[in-house]
Amino acid sequence: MTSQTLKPIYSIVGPTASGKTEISLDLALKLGNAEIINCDSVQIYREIWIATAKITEAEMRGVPHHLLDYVSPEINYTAADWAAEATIKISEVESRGNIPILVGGTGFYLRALRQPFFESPKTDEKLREKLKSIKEIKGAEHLHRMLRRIDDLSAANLFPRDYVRVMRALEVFFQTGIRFSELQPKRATPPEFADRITIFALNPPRNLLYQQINRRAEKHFADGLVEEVKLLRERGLNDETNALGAHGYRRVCEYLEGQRTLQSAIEQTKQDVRNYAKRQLTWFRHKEKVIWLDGFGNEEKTRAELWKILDL
RNA sequence: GCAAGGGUGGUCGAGUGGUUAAUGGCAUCGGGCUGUAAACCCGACGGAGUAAUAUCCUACAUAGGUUCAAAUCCUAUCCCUUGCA
Repeated sequence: MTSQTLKPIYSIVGPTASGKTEISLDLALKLGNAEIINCDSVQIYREIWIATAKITEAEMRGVPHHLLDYVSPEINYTAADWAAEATIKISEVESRGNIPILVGGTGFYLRALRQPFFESPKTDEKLREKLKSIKEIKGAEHLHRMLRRIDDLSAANLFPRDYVRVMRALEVFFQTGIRFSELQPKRATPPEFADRITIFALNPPRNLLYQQINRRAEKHFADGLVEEVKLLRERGLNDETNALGAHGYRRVCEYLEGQRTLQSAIEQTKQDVRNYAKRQLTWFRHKEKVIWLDGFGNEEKTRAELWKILDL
C-alpha cells in the first residue's frame, strides 16, 4: 500500500495558546469529512471551562468533536484511559468514512495511543494514598530507597526526588508482585493506525507565544475563573483532583485559601503556563516525529503552509 | 536638615578580610519522562575562548585609600528606605 491509498489520520499539536483549535477547525472544514478528537489532558474534564480554552458548541461550526468535556472532574483520568477511548473513537470516525484529527497539547496522551503501554494494573487509589503519606512523612527519597530494595534496576533509572515515577514503580510491584523493570520491555504492539497518523506541530516564536499566554491568563481571570473555582469547590470538588490541579485553577485555590493574593495568583498562572509551553515544545522536538509549522495556528501563512503540504 | 539602616550578577536575596565569579530561590535556556503528564523530575546559567580542558577579561552604587589580600575595613560622593524634625 502506498501513502496515497492509506486512509490518513491527522494530528495537530503544539504548545498551549499556539492556535491549535483554530487551525484544526479550518482543516476539518477544508477536508469536509473530518471529525476532531481532543488530545488534551484537561479539556477532557467536564465543568471546568474558563481556563481550558475549551471550544464552544457554536465555535465548532458543525464539526463533530470527541473526547471533550466528558469526564467528571472528581475522576483522576489517565493517559491509558484516554488512549483506549481514542482508539475506539478513531475506528468509529473511520467507519463513517470520515478522517480523524487528533488535536491537543498532551504529547504523552498521543504517545500512549501510538505506542501503547505495557500491560500493568490500574491505579490503586488506596495504595497511592498510603505511599503519598509515606512521602509526606519521610520524604521522596525514602520511597526511592524502598524501590531500590525491591527493584534495583528501576530505581537506578529514576531520580530519588522523582516521586511520581518512583511511586508508580512501587505500586506496580505491590499490586502484581512483578518488578516494573521486568514489565517495561514488554511493549504492547502498536495499533494498526499508528503509522497513519501525520503529526503537525505549531511553533510560534517563543516571545510572541509567551505574550499570548500572558494575555490569555489575564482574560481567564477577567472572565470569572475565580467564580468558576468557587462554584466547583462549593459543590465539594477536592483541590487534590487532577481537574483542579490545572493551571490557573490551582493558583485560584491557593488564593481562596488565603495563601496568595489575587494578583500573585494571576502572575503565577502566567508563569506556570509559560513553563508548561516550553516543556511541550521539548516533548514534540524529541518524542514525536512531527512536521513543524512555524507560526500561530490562526496566522494566514501558517495555514497556507499546511494546505500546501496536504495539497488542499 | 538630623538619626538609623541600605545599595551584590536578568531579578529577589545570602555573604561581611583570605579556596572559588560569589550559597540559595526565581526568571531564562536545554533536557528526561510507559497508567498523576496543565503532573513529576534533571542540567546549564557574568563575558570571551576550546571538541573539552587551559587561558584571558569584567564583576558586589561611584571614586579613592588601608592591607600580602577587600563585596567585606576607612574616606568622599551619589542614590534608596524608615524615624524625627
